[in-house]
Amino acid sequence: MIDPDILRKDPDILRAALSKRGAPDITDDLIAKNQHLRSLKTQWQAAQEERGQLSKTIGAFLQAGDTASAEAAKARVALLKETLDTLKTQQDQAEEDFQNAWQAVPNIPLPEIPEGKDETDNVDQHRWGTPRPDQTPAHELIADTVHWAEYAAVSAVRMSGTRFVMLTGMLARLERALGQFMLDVHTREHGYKEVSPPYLVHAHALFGTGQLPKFEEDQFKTTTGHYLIPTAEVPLTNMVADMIISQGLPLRFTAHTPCFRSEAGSAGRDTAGLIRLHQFHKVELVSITTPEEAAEEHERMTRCAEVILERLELPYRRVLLCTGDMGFTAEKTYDLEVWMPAQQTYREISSCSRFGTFQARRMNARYRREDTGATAFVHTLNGSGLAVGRTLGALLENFFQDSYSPLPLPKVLHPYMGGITELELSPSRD
RNA sequence: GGAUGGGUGGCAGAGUGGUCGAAUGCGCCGGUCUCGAAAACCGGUAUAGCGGCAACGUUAUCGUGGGUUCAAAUCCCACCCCAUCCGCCA
Repeated sequence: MIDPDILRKDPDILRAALSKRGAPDITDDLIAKNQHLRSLKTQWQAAQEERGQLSKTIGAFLQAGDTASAEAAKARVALLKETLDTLKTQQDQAEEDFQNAWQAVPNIPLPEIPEGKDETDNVDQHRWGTPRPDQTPAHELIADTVHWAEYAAVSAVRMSGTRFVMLTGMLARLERALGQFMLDVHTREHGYKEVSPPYLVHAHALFGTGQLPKFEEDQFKTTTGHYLIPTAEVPLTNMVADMIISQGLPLRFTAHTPCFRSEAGSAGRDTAGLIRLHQFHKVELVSITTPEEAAEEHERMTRCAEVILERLELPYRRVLLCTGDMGFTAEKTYDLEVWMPAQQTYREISSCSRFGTFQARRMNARYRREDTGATAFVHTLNGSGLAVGRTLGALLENFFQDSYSPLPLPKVLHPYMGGITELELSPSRD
């Protein structure tokens, strides 16, 4: 969430931000709710004060043995109590109203974010590699010709339902190789600390990163009340929740985890292949830094993800998301889109965002400034480096030769494949 | 799953009904001392509302919510979370 002070100091900034995002302008409503709350709070505190004073005199009267005065004061407090109860009820209601409204306010886009309605208004930053112009079979069809894949896919659906897949043999190994490769590059070359986090978290952790309460229906919840993490962003960022970091910023964390998403509302979209699943693997990057360093860290993090695509020889482009396509919690986002030859289009494979203090405020993550010694909210960032399943799909399509030739693998993966350099395709599917 | 203990300021940790926003220690900031540092000593060190240009003043906040009471960190109830032991288990 953003700083509520903005309502009193610069409501026009909020107004402009909502307008840029194409959201309804609820600024005046928020200001009214906030004023109402503060006014009630003041009244309640004044009544509290009065009661406190009276109570003290009662104690004094009783000690002095002046029972009559004590009783008189007691009667006055009894009267006050009704006022107090009413005010408290009103204040609680006002607090809830304001908080509910305030938590639903999206982050303020940075000034450089292009205004736009949807993904068609995103702005190309740069492209890398040469997209192959010929249309290949879709990656799920290529996968079918690799070792029992179809059999496995059918099994997965049978036991878990749609949007689940099972990889076997060389495909399973390739997925593992991709995850290991990404993790190794980020930990050895990019300075990220490897983390093996919990996959089940409490609600407040999801609140901290912004998935709750607004996106409850996108999450899987267990019978114990835990939530399955939709991304490692949740546990990695929450590592600094309720903390005051006194040194060592920036903190950089990476983890290779499964991610679970209910994909509510996406019925019928991307139903085939590895693009949109209830469960997928992802290597996540998270940085905790200062306001001064956040911009540079964002560029650095995005480069860390791009390096993976380049080493894997996968053509991609970087786009700057416009206000309409940017997530609720972000103030700036780059998407990396990989070339998918079967569809002859670029598809999202990584998303790298800055959040300013939006998440830090929600999870109370602070640091101590070296210059002033004061505490301030940290800035948080995260990015995918990369989505492993989608990378696997992109790799199959981009490296596909023809139905009768082995599919070569990018050189960097050879060591991770135990020296295997290509995948045998068996169109006959014995 | 069974049993017990516990959630207090940056941290540790006192505090079982009023004068407690809260002892003490540590950490941190400022100062004295010193050529400088350490030590020692002195002072400061949470968040929010309201008032004030400000210094500051004032009120509220001791896991969350409810209750008892003139008065709650302190008593009662519910919930959440944490820890330890036992059982079970990869």
